[in-house]
Amino acid sequence: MDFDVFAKDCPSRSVLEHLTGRWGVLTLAGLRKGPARFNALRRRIDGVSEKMLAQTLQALERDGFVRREVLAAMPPSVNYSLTDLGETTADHLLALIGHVEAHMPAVLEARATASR
Amino acid sequence: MDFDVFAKDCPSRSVLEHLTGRWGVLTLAGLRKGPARFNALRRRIDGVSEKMLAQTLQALERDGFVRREVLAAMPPSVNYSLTDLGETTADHLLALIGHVEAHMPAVLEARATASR
DNA sequence: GTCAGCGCTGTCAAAAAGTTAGTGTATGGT
DNA sequence: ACCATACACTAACTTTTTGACAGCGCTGAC
Repeated sequence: MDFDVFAKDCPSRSVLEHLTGRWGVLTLAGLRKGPARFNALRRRIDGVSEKMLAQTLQALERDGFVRREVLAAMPPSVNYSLTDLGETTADHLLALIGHVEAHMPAVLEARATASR
Repeated sequence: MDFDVFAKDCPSRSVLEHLTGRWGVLTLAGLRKGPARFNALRRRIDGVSEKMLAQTLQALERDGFVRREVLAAMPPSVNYSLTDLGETTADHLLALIGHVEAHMPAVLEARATASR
């Protein structure tokens, strides 16, 4: 079997979209810091709404990157963590994030000269 | 200076969004195969609309990842290529894409068991 | 008793993406 | 000569995605 994200109908395309969608990268990277409960994770990722975090987690869980564990207690408690696949994937994302953060000065300069 | 993509108002957040937005990854990765003209690039990235490709390229150009060269001829001709920063960034994205494509069988299996 | 916190799910409006049409020149085929 | 196509976009309009907010049933702190 042969997967190619450049092909519109390849299933790998939708997986890539879940990962690199608006909140996918930050969710995976946030979980790479360690397992967390829903609202704790939400506090790690500044600006995400409850709805979008729930939606993002569901997509990542379906694709096998995230594990969801419900502790049946009566202050409801749900724990999220990365699967093995999620961890290796998150490492790539963290490398990307590190690279971006490291080169921010160059980006800001490019933006400044672009406006002239 | 200290950049953090997890902070909502950090400029690195918007850069990350340009890179990992719906078409950012594929645009960078597509250009990593070599410079290309607008419509040639569009053919590499199956499914992108003209509007979104133009918009994506403009954002990536402003951030200093993509170089745009206009050859004043009368079938208009515009050439796009990666800057040095664009190349190193695209390498991270290609690594991610390779990782995803390599593990697609696992993802598809996760999706299959999720529906049960 | 009142309030905040838990992990979500709906609703509705705003923002983003996609679709379609048009620009002006200049080739290629018939 | 004529029509279609390619080129690199932009503008107008429609559809999809997002984000902001309310509510759920229950608990523990004050």
